[in-house]
Order: sequence, then C-alpha cells, then structure tokens
Amino acid sequence: MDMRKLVGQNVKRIRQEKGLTQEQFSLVSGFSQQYISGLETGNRNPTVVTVYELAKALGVSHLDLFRTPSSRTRQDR
Amino acid sequence: MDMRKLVGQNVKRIRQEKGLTQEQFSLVSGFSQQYISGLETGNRNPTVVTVYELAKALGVSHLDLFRTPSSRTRQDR
DNA sequence: ATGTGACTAATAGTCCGTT
DNA sequence: AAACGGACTATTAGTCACA
Repeated sequence: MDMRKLVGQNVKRIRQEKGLTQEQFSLVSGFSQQYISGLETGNRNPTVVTVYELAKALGVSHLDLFRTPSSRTRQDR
Repeated sequence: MDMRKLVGQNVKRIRQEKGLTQEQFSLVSGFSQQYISGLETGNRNPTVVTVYELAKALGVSHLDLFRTPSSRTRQDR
C-alpha cells in the first residue's frame, strides 16, 4: 500500500468534491499550491500533523484522508 | 487534537495488548527502541509511511492507529 | 489550473550511552 | 523495561521560478 498516493488521492477527491481548485485550497489551508500539487500526485510523505491540518481545512475527519476505497461506505461515494 | 499523542497512545495500547515490550516491537518493526519510546510519549511526528509500517508490524490496519477513543467501537475495547 | 526541479531550514529517525 | 540526551544523516516542510 502506497500511503503517499492514498492520502494524495483522498485529498484530491475531497477537494474536488468541495469544488475547490488547488489555488483556492491553498488559501484556506495555508499550504502553497505547489505543495498541495506534490501531495496529490503522491510525491510527498506528509507527517500526521500535516494530514490533520489538511483534513481540518477540508472540513473532514483526518480518518477520511486515510481510507482506502474499500474502507469507504457506499454513501461516501 | 494532538496527533502525536493520539498515534502514540494507540501504538502503546496495541503493543501492550500484544504483550510486546518496546524492545521486542523494535525487532519486529525495524524501528529503534528509542524511537518507539519517543513515539509513544507523543514527542514524535511520524510520516504517514512510518505509521503504515508501524501498523503492519502490529498486525492492525493503519486506520486503527488514527482512531480516537470515541471513534473506536465497544468491541475494540 | 496543475506539475516539476531546485533550494534552505526544520525535523524524522539512527546509534551511542545513561537513568 | 522504558525514557532521556547528544551527535549524526536522511528526509520532509515549505517556497520560488517556471513549464
């Protein structure tokens, strides 16, 4: 399991569900657009504190950023 | 929410449930006993990849290391 | 609107020893 | 058996210029 990609894909999916661009998410989260890009493409290995800040900015539980597709319930999708 | 302490307490609890000492867990996980000590006391901020490796060594899902007490079901406890 | 390469400062994680 | 500290190396945080 590639945790970098898992977290990155979850951030990307939830961000898009909220209708945010990387630049808009950059403003609300305080992270740079480039850093968010690196995260979403799975090129970053964030710490647990960083993931928590991302989840907070997205308005979801930190657990949501660690879920695999199979661990998400149908109503999540 | 202090993610360092949350992860640390979960590691400590599950390790103890398995009846492992920090030194034994050090051997199966490949992380040093000193590092595990720092983790469990909430003084470390591990990366998501590290948390995944810890979970694998403990034989649990990585999600189990991110759960708050209130997000754990009764049969977990 | 997103991704990449290069960069510095901070910190993740090591090994040594000690308590 | 668990925690603490110092010195050390590898990796991450976070940015900028640009594609």
